[in-house]
Amino acid sequence: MSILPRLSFKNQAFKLRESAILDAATAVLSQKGYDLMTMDDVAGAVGISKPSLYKHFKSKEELVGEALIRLLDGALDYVAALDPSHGPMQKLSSLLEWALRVRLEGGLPFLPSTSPHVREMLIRNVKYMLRIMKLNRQLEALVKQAQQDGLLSRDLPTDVILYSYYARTCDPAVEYLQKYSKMASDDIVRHMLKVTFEGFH
Amino acid sequence: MSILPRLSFKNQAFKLRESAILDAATAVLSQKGYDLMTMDDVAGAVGISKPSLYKHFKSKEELVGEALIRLLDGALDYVAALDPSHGPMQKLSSLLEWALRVRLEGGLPFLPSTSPHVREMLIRNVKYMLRIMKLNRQLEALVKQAQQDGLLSRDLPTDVILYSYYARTCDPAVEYLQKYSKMASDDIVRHMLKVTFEGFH
DNA sequence: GTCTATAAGGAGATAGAC
DNA sequence: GTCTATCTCCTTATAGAC
Repeated sequence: MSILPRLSFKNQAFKLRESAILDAATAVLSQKGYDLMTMDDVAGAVGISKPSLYKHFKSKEELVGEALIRLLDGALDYVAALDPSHGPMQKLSSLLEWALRVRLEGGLPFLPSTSPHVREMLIRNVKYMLRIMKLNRQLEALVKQAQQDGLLSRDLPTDVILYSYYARTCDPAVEYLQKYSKMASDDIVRHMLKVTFEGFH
Repeated sequence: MSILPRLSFKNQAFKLRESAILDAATAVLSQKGYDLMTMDDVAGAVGISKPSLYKHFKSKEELVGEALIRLLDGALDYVAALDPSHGPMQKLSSLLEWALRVRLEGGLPFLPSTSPHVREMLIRNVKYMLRIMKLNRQLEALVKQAQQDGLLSRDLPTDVILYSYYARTCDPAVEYLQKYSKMASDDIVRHMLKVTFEGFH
């Protein structure tokens, strides 16, 4: 497409490195969380120096924001690719399963942090907020539809179900089952889905 | 009791100040989390200087450990005071309600952090671990009994129920409902209990 | 025991050579 | 664009006067 293939090449290499940086940031972030993740960690994991890192992302906040945006894009893509013939419950269950598997494979949880600093930082991030709001609209619609169909409790406010649904994507029980019970990923996912929708009964 | 009332007085004042420090640490901790809480924050909240703070607690880790130990002692006292005529389900529900109310009133959640640093610090803390293990034994017994009685699902491993129960005590949905839905504390507690035991259906 | 002042070290961000 | 070396600020923790 471009008249300048050399530039295109450079651009491709640049994008590749950027992607590698985001992979590294994602891995470090999922292990240590925002506050304990250092830019040295990320640079070291990619195998570049810190100033090179800053050529790609002008601050720690921007780097983390981009990593989370990529995660949300994955979720939005997943939702868009869901079988339209499925009902709202199947879709909600399917997305939660996807989010849990992403985490179990070393990725990030949605709602990555309850830390006020991180939350405030993300609220200031327009690109991030656009995606969050888009995802939220779609999920809210699914929950409301499921409630109308009588598949989800109509006694519970939609907000309660929606926020609790988000909370399940970052439920610490997942890590505990993985770490202390040595449970296989498939079993963790299965049990978490059951607990989410059916509770303990 | 003491032959030296003056010493006893001093001791009482010392204990009082210690308690005030723990109150302040609890408040800051619940707002900012461990990593972002500074000793200056705590000293400022109590109205003393940082070196005075260090006369009471020799490190940040010890201070936070003691705050969490006090929380666990509260939980253990609560469990010990539960009506013995109640069944395991009532006891589990009652304790979860207590934990949620503590949080809603500005206290700390159990499982205060999934941060590896904090977790490791607490695992090294013998006093803390003794209480955690005691509480865990009692809760595990309640869950197992409820499962035997057919009140909790026997399809779910005990671990899944137990870890998910812990997770509900620090469920971020609570903060979201408080912050964004402006929901009253009583309603939050009621809905969270329902979601925990009955799921979304 | 309480304070003022400060040491020691970590981490985000950058200057400037190549 | 990449690196080495450095700046600057913040935070834990303490020395030493009162």
